[in-house]
Amino acid sequence: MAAPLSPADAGPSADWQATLPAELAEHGTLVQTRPGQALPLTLGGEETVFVVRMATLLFRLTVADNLRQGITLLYPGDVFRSAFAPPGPGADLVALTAGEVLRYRYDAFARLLEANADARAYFDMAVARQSARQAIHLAAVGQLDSTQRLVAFLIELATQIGVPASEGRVVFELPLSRSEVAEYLGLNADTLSRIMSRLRSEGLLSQPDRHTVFVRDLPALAALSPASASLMSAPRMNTNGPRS
Amino acid sequence: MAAPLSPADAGPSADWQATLPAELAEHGTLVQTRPGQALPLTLGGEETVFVVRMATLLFRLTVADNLRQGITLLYPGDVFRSAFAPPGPGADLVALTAGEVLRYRYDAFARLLEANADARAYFDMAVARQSARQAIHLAAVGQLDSTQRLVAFLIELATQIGVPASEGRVVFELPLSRSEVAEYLGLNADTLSRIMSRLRSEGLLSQPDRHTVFVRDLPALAALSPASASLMSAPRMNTNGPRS
DNA sequence: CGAGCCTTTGAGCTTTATCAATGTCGGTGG
DNA sequence: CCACCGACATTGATAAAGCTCAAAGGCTCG
Repeated sequence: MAAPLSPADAGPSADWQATLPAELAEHGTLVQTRPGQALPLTLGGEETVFVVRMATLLFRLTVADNLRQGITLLYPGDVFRSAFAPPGPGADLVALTAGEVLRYRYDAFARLLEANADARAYFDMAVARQSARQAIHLAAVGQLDSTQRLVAFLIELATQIGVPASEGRVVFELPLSRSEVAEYLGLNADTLSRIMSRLRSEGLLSQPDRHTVFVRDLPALAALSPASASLMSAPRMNTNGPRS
Repeated sequence: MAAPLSPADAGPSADWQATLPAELAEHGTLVQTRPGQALPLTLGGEETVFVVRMATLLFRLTVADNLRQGITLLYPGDVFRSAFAPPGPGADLVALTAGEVLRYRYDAFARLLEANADARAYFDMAVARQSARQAIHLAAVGQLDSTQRLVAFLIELATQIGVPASEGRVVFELPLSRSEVAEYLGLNADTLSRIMSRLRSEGLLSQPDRHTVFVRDLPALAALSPASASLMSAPRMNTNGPRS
C-alpha cells in the first residue's frame, strides 16, 4: 500500500522553517550545558519542559542494568517535555555539547502557550517534527542492518549539525562516544567500530580526529541506507533569531 | 546514573485517568473502522487528526520495499496527528479492529483546542503518554532479545486490551497477524512463531485459536522481559464517558 | 471443495555479539 | 618533560542468536 519513504514527495515542508517565538525565549531559565551534563527531568517534583537553544541533547532510556537505548537526539529548536519519558527512573536527558537550554516548569510553560498562539503553534510543530524523526529512528533500529543503521545516524548528524565543506562533502563533530552511538543504534560498540573502519577504508569518510567526521562522498554514503532520504528531508530550525 | 525502569517509582500517575472532553467527542467525523482498513493521513491534501474512540490502530512506516516497521499501537483515548509521521509516502495508519474513530482536519482541531482548555490539556496529555509508550517500544526493539521483545508486546496487549480471567490470568485478542507482530517487533515471522511455540510449550500461555491469547501465568510471563514493568504501569484511558 | 494465504517447523547459514588482547588519546603528577 | 594511568577505540577469534529457504499443515473465503 504505502511506498517506501522518499524525499521527492516531501513537498514544500522540506524547506520550511520556524523561529522560536520571543515569548518563549524571554521566559524560562537559561541553563548553560557542558558535555555529559545530566538535565534533571523534575524540578522540585514538578514536570519540566526544555527548549534547546544551542546544543545537542540526548534522551535515553535505561531498560535494565547495562542496557540503555538512545531514544532521540535533540537539536536547536527542539522541545522536550519530561512527560515524554515513561514514569520512573531510567529516563535520562543529557547534554552532549556545551550550549544553552531554556528550562521551564510545565505549568508555567502551559500558561505561556495558552497566552500566546505563536508559542502554541511552535510547540505543536516541534513535537510533531520530533515525533516524525523518532519514528524514522525506530524504523531504522528495527529493520536495518548494522551498516544501514550507522549510515542513517551519520546522515542524521550531517543533516542536522554538519557544515558543508565542498560539493558532496560535509564535516561534523561526533558529540557521542562510540559506545553512546552504539546504544543509540542498538548495536554493539565493537561491531560499530568495525563498520566505521570499513567506511573509512572504503574512502567514504575520514576522521581527522576521534570526534570529527569528514564525509568525503555524501551521496555515496547516503546510498548505503534506505533511511537517508527521509532524514535528509527533515527540516531544520531557523536559529538565527526572528525571521528575516 | 539512571536506574532501570521500575513500576514501583511510577507514583500516583499509575492509576491516573482522563476522559475525552465532550467538545472533542461532539465534533469531528465519526469513522467506522474495519480490520485492515487504512486511514488516509491527508484529507484533500490537508493534515488530519484522529482520536481513537473504540478500536486498536497501528501506525507503521515502510522504510524500503518489504521492510516495514510498526511504530505505535493506538488504543481507545489515543490521539494521532498526521504530522507525527515523516513527510512523504511510507507512513500508514491502519485499523486493526472494527471500531470507531473520530477524524478532524488539523486546522479545525487546533481551533477546538484553542477554544477549550480541557481539550487542550487532553491532547497534550495523550501525546505525552503515547510518546512515553513509543520510547519504551524503541528501547525494547533496540536492546532486548527476541523473547524479551515478544513478551513485552504480549504484556502491552494484556495491559491495554486484556480481560482478566482469574488471578494472574488474562485473555486478549491478537489484532495482528504473525507477520505484523514480527514487523512491530523488528523480528522475522519464522523466529516469532518459534518463540510463541516455546512459550506455549512452557505453559505460560495457550491459544484457543490463532487470534486469541490466554496468558496462564502473567507474573511468570512478565518476568521474562525487563520492559514489562514499565508497560504495565502505563495508564489506560477511561473510556466509560464522563468521570464518575 | 479448492485456492491462496498464513503459520509452523526443520536445516543451514549469515550477521552480529562476546570475549580478549592490544593500541591510542588525554590528563596528571613525579 | 616524561612516565603512568584510565577511559576509549580497534581488531581478531569464536560463539550464538536470529534470518533464509523450503516443505508441510491449517484456516478462510469464495
